[in-house]
Amino acid sequence: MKQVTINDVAKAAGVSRQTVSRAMNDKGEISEETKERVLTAVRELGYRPNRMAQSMVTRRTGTVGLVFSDILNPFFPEVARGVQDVAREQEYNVFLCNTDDDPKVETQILQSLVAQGVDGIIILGSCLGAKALLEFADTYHPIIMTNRFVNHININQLIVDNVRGGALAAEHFVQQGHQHVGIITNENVSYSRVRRIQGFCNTLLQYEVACDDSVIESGAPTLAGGYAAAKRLLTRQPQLTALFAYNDLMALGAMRACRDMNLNIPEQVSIIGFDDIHLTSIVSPSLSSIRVDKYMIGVKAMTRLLEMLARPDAEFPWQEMPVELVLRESTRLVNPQNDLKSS
Amino acid sequence: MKQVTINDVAKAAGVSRQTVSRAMNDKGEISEETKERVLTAVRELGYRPNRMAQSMVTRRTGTVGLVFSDILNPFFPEVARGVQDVAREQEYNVFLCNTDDDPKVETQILQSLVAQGVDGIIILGSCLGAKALLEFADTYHPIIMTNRFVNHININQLIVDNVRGGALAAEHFVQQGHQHVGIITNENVSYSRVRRIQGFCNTLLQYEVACDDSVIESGAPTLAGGYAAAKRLLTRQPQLTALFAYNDLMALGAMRACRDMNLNIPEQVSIIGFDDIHLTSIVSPSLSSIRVDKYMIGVKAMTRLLEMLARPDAEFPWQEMPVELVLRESTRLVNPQNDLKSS
DNA sequence: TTGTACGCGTTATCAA
DNA sequence: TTGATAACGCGTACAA
Repeated sequence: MKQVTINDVAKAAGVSRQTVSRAMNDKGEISEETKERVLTAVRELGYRPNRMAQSMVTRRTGTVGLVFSDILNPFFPEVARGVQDVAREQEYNVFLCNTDDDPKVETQILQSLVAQGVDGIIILGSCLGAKALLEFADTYHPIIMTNRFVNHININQLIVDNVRGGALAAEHFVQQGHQHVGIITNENVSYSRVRRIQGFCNTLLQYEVACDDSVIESGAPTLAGGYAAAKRLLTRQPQLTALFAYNDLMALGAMRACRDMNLNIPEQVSIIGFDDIHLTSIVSPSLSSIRVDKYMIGVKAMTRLLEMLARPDAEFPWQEMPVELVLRESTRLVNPQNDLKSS
Repeated sequence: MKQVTINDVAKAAGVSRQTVSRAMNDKGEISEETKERVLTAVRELGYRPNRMAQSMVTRRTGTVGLVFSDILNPFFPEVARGVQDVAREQEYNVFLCNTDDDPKVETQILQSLVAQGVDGIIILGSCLGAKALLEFADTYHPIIMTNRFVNHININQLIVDNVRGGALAAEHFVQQGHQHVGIITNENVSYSRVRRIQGFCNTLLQYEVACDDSVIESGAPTLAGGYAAAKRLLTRQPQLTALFAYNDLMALGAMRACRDMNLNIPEQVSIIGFDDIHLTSIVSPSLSSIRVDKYMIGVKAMTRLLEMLARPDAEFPWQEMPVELVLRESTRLVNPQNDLKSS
């Protein structure tokens, strides 16, 4: 039950602690012979250095914090998986924290992580204001943020190409001849909410399709939120034939709303989501969506965090994640309406 | 950017370090007067105790490890949410770790968590052998394990009523008049795999419905695994009219396999899954499943872990999680075949 | 190449 | 009520 310490190894190998430390950390000059003898003792005793003690002197804990709104949204586990896989390779452990999109909770979590001594923090879509984030960044380094542009030397950004995502969805709807298009979006006015709508609406307007507040409905970024928002929107604007959702969960909620309202997908209403979580291809009809490589977001975020840790004074450029439209059954591939109109 | 230490505070307040410690931790006798003086200095200097140094001597880190096979299986995020919510309340932070059902990885993760100094570990469905687990428990306390019965003073169990879950599924199939029933299960012969099949088969046999290895097919406990296993099984045993899956992901995979094989659900094949993850009610046809309160598993696990931490010498009984059959569209609610037979 | 001695920031022990 | 001193386990100058 007692922990094996470096002293036990030293005694067992008949050397001093220092020699053990050298053998383990592979630095400093040490003879192959003694090194091997030490490592054998290490294995036999099952010795693992005590991280707390190491942290004490190295000022590194080998831990990072991963902060996001809700682990129940499948988007985040996919990103988390990327973060964790990179972390494990470098023997880092990851704290996962839910903010529930509550600024107070997020603030508390960040404080808790700092107190915990994490070496770095990754925030996926913060819900804090720019001022709060800048203040935080003044006291902490390094920070990775996705889908948020906060200009600070201690923060490195990883931005999904939200504008293009919105544009791709709009272009498809236009090509399919939709004239009445609606948006189901996040009630929290986040960076990505703004960009996605911006890309979507601007493109629609280019093609002279209307896009104003009257065809936008907001809700929680969840199944239930999407369901309720879609129901409100489709009741208010029954002429809509296409919906662009803030994320896939909201899109799936919207699909259920359509079913409950006896609206066929895609015959009567086409739907495009965002994120392309696994669910999209499982449901029936399957959901068209804007794909982002979520695992890669995690990989890139954690990799960059490690780089920042390795070179604390270096400056790193922000990175962009490309998007791609994946068409499935929730959108029409051909459009008879369009044919009729053009004839 | 330099850290304020307890010594700075001591100097500023004109007292010893020990007095500062007493003032902060609210224990030991200390005069109101000096306490206030110290706390003022603390505020002025912005002093925050260094958790690593605290951990060094208190042997508590305020962290726990949560270990499971794969965060991409929605079952685990739901449990994790319960763990995290309880943890946050008590100012604990949680490490989440994926083992990918690989014993080597799990071993490495456990070692890593121990080295990290976590105060306790929760393992959801370990893939390690009993011997390895007992050995580990000899060196670590406290451990919570779900769906695994390893008798050790340092381990507390939380067991899902797998046998009853299997029995419920079998009873339903029998009531619906199914005579040819198959099983899609986990290729890893886990505790829950054995129990679920046991409950299922024993019940079938009671009603004189066949249940042997010929109607069991294994695969990875994932969508793809379920898909492949179902395809193999239904090809080999085309007479089957009902499938019981190890978990919902496998069941969903099986549903897709049926679709690809032009088998209607539930008319030609009924399917029951296990876990009742959110997905079950989103897909179409929706999936009948054995429900477990996943969030509550997390809550109970973390709560018990805290109890064990508070009373290290106390013995705690194992706990059982009830299950319940939730019928949806993937199973027939009435069975014409049965009516015909009984007439 | 190896060992000695000290410091990291905190709490615990005991004496004052 | 307070303060000096000793841990906690490890890394690292510096000396041998």
